[in-house]
Amino acid sequence: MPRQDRPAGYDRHAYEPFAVTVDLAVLTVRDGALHVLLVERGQEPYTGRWALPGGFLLPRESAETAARRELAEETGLADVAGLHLEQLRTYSEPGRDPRMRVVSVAFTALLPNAPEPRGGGDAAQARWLPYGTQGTLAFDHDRILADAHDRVGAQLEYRSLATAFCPPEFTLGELQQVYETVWGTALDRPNFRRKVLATEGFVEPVPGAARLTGGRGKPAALYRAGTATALHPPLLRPSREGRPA
Amino acid sequence: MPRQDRPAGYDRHAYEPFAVTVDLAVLTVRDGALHVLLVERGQEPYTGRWALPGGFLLPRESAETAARRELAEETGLADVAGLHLEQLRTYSEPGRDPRMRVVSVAFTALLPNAPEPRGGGDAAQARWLPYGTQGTLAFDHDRILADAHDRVGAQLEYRSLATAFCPPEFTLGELQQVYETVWGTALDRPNFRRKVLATEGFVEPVPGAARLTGGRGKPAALYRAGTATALHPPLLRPSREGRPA
DNA sequence: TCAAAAGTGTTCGTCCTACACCCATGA
DNA sequence: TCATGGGTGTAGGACGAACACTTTTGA
Repeated sequence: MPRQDRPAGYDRHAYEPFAVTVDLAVLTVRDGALHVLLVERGQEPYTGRWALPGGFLLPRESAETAARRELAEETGLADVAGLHLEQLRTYSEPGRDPRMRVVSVAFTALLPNAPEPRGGGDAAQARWLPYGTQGTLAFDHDRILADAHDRVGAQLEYRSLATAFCPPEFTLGELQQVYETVWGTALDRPNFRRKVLATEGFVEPVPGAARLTGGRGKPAALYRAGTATALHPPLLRPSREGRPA
Repeated sequence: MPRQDRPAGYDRHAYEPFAVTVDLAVLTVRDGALHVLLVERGQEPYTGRWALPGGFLLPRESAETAARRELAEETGLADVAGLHLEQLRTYSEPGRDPRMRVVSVAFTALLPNAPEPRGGGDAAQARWLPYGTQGTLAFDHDRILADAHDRVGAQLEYRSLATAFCPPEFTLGELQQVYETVWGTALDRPNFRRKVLATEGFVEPVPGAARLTGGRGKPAALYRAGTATALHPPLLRPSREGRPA
């Protein structure tokens, strides 16, 4: 908050020229692999490098609004059903942009379906890249992306985030694949199923509906995301002795 | 990140006059009650109202640096041993400040000992108030404070945050009081003790040391904060509804 | 009839809760 | 010797990991 109680110092402090931007770590699960939505820079600095989509706040919009707008402008992903947008943290180190002072509010955005991006707006092109194959990103976006991955992995344990990676109706196998993909570990199917169903408000069955997955095997029952946002009890990831990621 | 790839639009977007501030939700446990550090505003708007300490970013400092500086300037709490500072989230809604566009990076700060604040700097006065008795704060600080409380309560479950409320050497009874105070629930002492000691890296014993607490009773063994930042297994809070504690 | 994927059952150990009990100290 | 707070022990139930087994589909 502004310290109005700054008798003489007020003007000295208040109007330093800060540029405020948003950056988005947009993640989806596609073909059993985690993918990130990246845009190719067409301008200096970092020309030709991959970067997270994002851009400047307009005078009368919040960071959340700016994030949705930039996502639509730069990648064509507008009004995606089930887009889950959440603040990650704000990056404000001086020098993170070589040209000027930029404070950036970073978001994680989770999507089902991975629609192909349009690469429009300010970005030269936009593409889904498998997480880990993106090389070195522009600015401090490597760190932002890593922070986003850590956060999402941790939040799968105690929040009903995983459904944001799934279409409106999904099978428990698909939900399990989200966990296995983000965590990079295999889970026991019978136990996963029981835990999910025992967690109130996580998923709710779609009566009578079933879908064939993978072409073979028994059709799987379909579920919708429930109303709960927190998971009780949490769905803890398998213990790698003593210490987690 | 700035979209430099904004051929004509760059100047239109980049230099909107955003003021960037930090706000701090500084919490401590004192006499078995959670307290918040607040400053009284001496200027319009919200003159005389309590507000979270905070202020503008200087041109060459990060939000984290600004947070420490403002804490020292406005409350005299400089270089407090064991200060735990962590980003909460960023508040950017237009209109959250009646005079101009202000984007604020909010932090939670946890302290042991509750040293008396000096009320200097820009603030008319600074005081610890018991959480819940602070009335309506200036700006959107009510919401920031509520978000901070929620976050801290949740993080006590799976992070070793609680030690940040304790002095360098503390008893398990003091640590338990932190949990009970923040969560507002009583915990079973024998079980609490076993869980804490079973969680690797949470606390480590100070050999031979003991301290009398409350004037009576058996002197309690002393512990130091361990090296772990995450808690495995987590120390889940008792039953919200339906789930046995 | 086989492979593949969904779904159920069961065992067995671990952890957790609740509560009883002992210890050390000041008054 | 009592009140107070620290600390240990333990029985019983809940939970979870591991894995055997059944079901339903396409080829």
